[in-house]
Amino acid sequence: MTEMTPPQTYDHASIERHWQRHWEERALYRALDDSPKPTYYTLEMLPYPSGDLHVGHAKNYTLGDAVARMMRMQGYNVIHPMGWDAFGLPAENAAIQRGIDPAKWTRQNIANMQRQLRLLGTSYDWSREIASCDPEYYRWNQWFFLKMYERGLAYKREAPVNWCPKDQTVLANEQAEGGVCWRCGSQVERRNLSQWFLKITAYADELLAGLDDLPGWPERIKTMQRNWIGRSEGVTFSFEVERLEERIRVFTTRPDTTFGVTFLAIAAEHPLVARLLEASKRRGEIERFIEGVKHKSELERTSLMEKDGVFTGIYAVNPLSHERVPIWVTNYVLAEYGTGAVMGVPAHDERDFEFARKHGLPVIQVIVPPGTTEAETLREAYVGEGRMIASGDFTGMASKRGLRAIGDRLSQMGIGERTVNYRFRDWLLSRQRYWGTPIPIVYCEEHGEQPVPYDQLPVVLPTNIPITGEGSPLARDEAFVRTTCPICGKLARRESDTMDTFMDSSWYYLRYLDPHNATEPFSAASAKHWMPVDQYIGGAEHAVLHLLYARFFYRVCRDMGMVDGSEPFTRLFNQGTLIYGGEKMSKSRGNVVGIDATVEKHGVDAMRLFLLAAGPPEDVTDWTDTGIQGRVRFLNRIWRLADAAAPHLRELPVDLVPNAVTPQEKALLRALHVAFKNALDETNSRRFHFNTTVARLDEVLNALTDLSRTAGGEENVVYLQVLRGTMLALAPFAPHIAEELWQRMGGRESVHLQTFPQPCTDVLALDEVTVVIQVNGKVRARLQVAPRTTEATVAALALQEPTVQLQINGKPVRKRIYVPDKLLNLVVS
RNA sequence: GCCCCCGUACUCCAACCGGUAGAGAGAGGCGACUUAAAAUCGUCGUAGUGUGGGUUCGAAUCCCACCGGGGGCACCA
Repeated sequence: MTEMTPPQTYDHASIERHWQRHWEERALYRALDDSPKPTYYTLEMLPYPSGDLHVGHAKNYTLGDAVARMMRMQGYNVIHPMGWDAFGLPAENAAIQRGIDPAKWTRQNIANMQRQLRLLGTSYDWSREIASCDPEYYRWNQWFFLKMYERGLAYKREAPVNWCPKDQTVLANEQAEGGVCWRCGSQVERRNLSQWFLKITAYADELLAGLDDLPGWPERIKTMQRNWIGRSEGVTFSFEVERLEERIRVFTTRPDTTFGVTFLAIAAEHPLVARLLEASKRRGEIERFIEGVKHKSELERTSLMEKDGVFTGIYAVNPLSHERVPIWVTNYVLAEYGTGAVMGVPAHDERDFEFARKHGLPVIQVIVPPGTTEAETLREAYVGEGRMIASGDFTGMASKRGLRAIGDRLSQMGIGERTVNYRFRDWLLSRQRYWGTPIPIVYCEEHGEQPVPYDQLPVVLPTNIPITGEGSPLARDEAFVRTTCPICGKLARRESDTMDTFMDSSWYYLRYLDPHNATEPFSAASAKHWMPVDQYIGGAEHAVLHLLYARFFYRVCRDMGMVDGSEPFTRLFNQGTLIYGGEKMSKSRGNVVGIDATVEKHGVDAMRLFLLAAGPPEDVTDWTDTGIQGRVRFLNRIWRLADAAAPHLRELPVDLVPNAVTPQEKALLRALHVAFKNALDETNSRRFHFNTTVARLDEVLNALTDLSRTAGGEENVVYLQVLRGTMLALAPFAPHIAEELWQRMGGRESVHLQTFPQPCTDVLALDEVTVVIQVNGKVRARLQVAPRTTEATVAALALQEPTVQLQINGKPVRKRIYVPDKLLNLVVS
């Protein structure tokens, strides 16, 4: 694409460089721990240092920076920190593929991204910067892990996972799509491995209920968390297995359908399967089925596969109806949820219906829809409420009541109880990866699993060890693994798994508050002073990952007495992505517009303004090459006017209040105050639609341009003071040019240390308003009247209008609707 | 399949509580300046708000249905 770039009226490159250095030297954006001002904590999500920023990233940081600057200019002691989510797979992959040391690769990327963030003119307090791969950071991951271990919140157990036999490592579900390892293409297995977990489910109810206390969060994020937690209430009870001294426990949310059970379905991994196999005559068939099921990943098993199963030849007994029901091993019952076994009620459950139809199992209807009495042949499962039939003592009861009554009966019989189940599982923390936080546990032959004593932290991740991509580099590193038992001092082995990197991002916002603390992760006093985060800004992709983990972690901190309150993030703002050429901007799509080239060409102020002006920040916005030129043009125009007027402004007292006299002067002054009001409203409502603020600034500039051409333009006090005020309004959004011009106008302190002006109601007030006159809802005339003119006066004036008279045509006015300063509607028959 | 959000001018978007559909930008047309072009300055806006119904004095805005786009959930018993 050929493009014409408007020549620069001002030297953006040297101005931007100059002020960035100046602000840095003056520590202008340092958050003070002992300031009497009210605090405001605004934060963008911890970025992964992937190497190069593009303008899509800049959209996020520009918004966050505008918020920080607006709040600072409103008198808040703003903390606006930045750091690095520096552990993780890409660094390790760089090592495997290109032989680069992960630490070096990461440090280089951090250096470059930090440079780029500075280039954006962001107002971070860099003295609080953290990097999670720094031992002084991750030692506190280990510290938290040990604290959780003490509290029983960190535990090791065997769990089924995706395992790649070639790479010798666990894979997350999304890295094993289609049952194939994303790196080597091997078929992954489901394997039971001993893994470390954090007991997030201990907080399940609280994490769910707490969402109701977050009015500042987008509804869709809360919905996603609710879905993910997946709380469900029901009853767990037992079926006796015939001929065996065994019971099968099932969980159901619909105990009212218990009389409709025609089979029991158990997961292939159910602990009782082994026992059933022994007793079964169909052993070979069952084993073959289970083998087939086990090779499928969870993804395939949950969404893609047809329901299937095999009859064990063994029966159980329905404790209420005493009917014999066949026990089937199936592929659709999840071992990890509830009890790993369900009662099959084809008549009232869609999945059971499908299964029963395929395998010719009977369908017994025990609930009829309201208004009907007879069972009929069901074409599909009836899952609604209704009246109970064929249900022993419960027949005739409303199913809703029956649900409680049967629950009560089962518990009276001593075979069941009400239970709550959650869809989400404990957080699997272990990773068989090198580039992460070592889990601080050692294994002693005599004393088993032992936590590393606190005074031996951090367990340092060794550097300069071979990383081949096969197996765990740490497990192979004898110097790391060989250690001594904290109890007996004999030879012991270290845990060689590292922690999921979501551990790092679960509490980083607390470390910013006290980043150099060498004795604890952060002081209680610093948390009390700054927390919670007032405004959190980031994409929606972390809805159920980071945002859920962090809420869990914060509650653990609360229970350890380290923080007050339960929620770390009061308000959450999800910004939308940036697209270019119809697609999301990303390296893999090859449609990246880089920061460096854009800033060099157009200047960062123009880029910031464009990103804000392009549309509401929560929407997807389009990057256009012509759009940014419009912002360059805008800044050039401002520059020309302000630079020419600067000598006059230096003579003009800053606090001189302009006194408008001509309508043109009033309009200009009003335009400026409308812009002030808009910027404040958009900030303080947390709507952040600064696209409208930029439009208001455009209007100010247009009005300035008008006046600059009239006689004595540059001597005009209103004109001059509006120019000065424009710099204040521009400062949060285009900080460099605003500072430069502010200084040229004689500003002594930084423009960013000024108070954002309050709009003046007198200036905002209009001398005249337009009242629309409607007849039967159609606009027939417009009247210019003084504000707050009474209905009677407006009506009298309206009736004198010829067009109005024509429409009324002598008919009586049945109804008059008057909206002061806006509209008068005359209704005639 | 279920749930949520969004459809406004050639394009991106404004209109926040139901009250004049247009603030702003981009692109484009015309004009001025220029030997010419760029830049600059001036100037130009009929789209009735995806479609069809409804409520109302009045609907982009509220309700219903449908169409299109985006997102979430989808064997969790």
